[in-house]
Amino acid sequence: MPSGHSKTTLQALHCLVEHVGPFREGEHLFTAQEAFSAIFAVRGGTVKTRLIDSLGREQVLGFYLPGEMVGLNAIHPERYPCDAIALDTVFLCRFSFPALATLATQIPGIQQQLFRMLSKDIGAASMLSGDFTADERVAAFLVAIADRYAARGFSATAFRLSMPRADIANYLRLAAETISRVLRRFQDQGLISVTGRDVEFVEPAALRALARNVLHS
Amino acid sequence: MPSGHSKTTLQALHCLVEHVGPFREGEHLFTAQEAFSAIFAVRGGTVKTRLIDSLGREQVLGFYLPGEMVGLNAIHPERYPCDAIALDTVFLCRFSFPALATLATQIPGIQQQLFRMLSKDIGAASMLSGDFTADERVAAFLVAIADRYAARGFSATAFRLSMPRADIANYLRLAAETISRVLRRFQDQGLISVTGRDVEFVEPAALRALARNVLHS
DNA sequence: CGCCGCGCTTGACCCAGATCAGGGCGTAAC
DNA sequence: GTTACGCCCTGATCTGGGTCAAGCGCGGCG
Repeated sequence: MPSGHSKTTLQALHCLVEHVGPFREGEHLFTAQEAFSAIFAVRGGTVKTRLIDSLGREQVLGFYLPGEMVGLNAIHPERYPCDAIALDTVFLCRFSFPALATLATQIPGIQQQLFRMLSKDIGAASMLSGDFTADERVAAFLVAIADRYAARGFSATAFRLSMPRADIANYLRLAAETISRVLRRFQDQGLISVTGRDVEFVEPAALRALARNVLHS
Repeated sequence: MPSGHSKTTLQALHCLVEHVGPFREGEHLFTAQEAFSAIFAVRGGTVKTRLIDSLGREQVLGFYLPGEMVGLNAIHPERYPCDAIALDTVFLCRFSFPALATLATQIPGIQQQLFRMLSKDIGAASMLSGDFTADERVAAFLVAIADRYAARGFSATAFRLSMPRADIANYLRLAAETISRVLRRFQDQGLISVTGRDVEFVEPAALRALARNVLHS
């Protein structure tokens, strides 16, 4: 969690946090329908959340990078509404939710932080709900990933995607072939440079312009 | 708010609530970018929330029926991220959010209720993010509306849509013409009966089967 | 009453992106 | 080394739903 809290606050948090991991690629952190008990902060690696629908098709719901929280959407139904799966080697902090909620009643700063995180996720979920072109979606995806890495102190213009094309496609509700073609075209147009999963921004402003409408401008 | 709270809780809530309205069709309850100050419960009428993107196109984000809360997604950015507009004559309860948050630190039940409402909205927002066919979307929309009316004690099989086709279309990311055609086909197939804005379910089970995947099964 | 205007419907055509089919390449197993 | 299997790329074809262009019905108003 970011931003300044008092010493006592941090101590209280330290008591109810638990380091878990490592999880290996493909392992489940939690599974849909499981009883809700805790939320998790990613310390290292990347997590994807997904749902298997009644016909057995996968629906990727989101990706979580180091520093981000997983499991907030389980508060309401009191069960995890999705699977969470490690995309590479993952380390987590586990926060028991009952304990955290109790703490929140005592420390307004914690409550506020929880409210903010929840409210933020509502916005994130609605990002993909618009009717956008494939170009807009892919651009927005790249820009969002870059910004999230940048917020954690990594390069804002070069990074490695930790998920296969198929997962990106599924997340953006496009076909994997379309991801390939769009990335190819972006490269041909001199917007980015792609080598396998490594991406570098060449014309960040142009990418952002494409992404503007999606990122709930 | 539903469910049993103690008498003192209800009294405390009563102090910070304020009845507002009526708003006439087309009037704004709040506007995007406005500073966040309160959340609202719909007492009567229907509210739509929407966004105008940088090119001036409207994006409908949601509809709110009597008994539902509007404005929760403003907590994080501390500004309303959308416009809220009355679709007919609307009456509201206004809850000052700072006061409510303070109350939540004192009464765990309130905090929990807020957490639940926020978490629920995350789920609702992700409903439309899947790649679904027009039929699935329209069926899910009808079923969801019916269920929400039913939860408030109205008929679960017959209701009047309070929004024009264009708003439904925009919300479902379809063209208005497609809404027309799908409703027509559902009627021809004997699933529903439509007269203008009045809808009646003839084969509820079949509709639900169509909607199953969308309603985050 | 008749005119207007808006919301809804219907039909004809078009296009972005899905699907299908095939091929290349890097890594791991043997 | 060879094989095998993922993952990624590329081209050809198909299609669901968008777009365009008319009609239609109904309520409001002069």
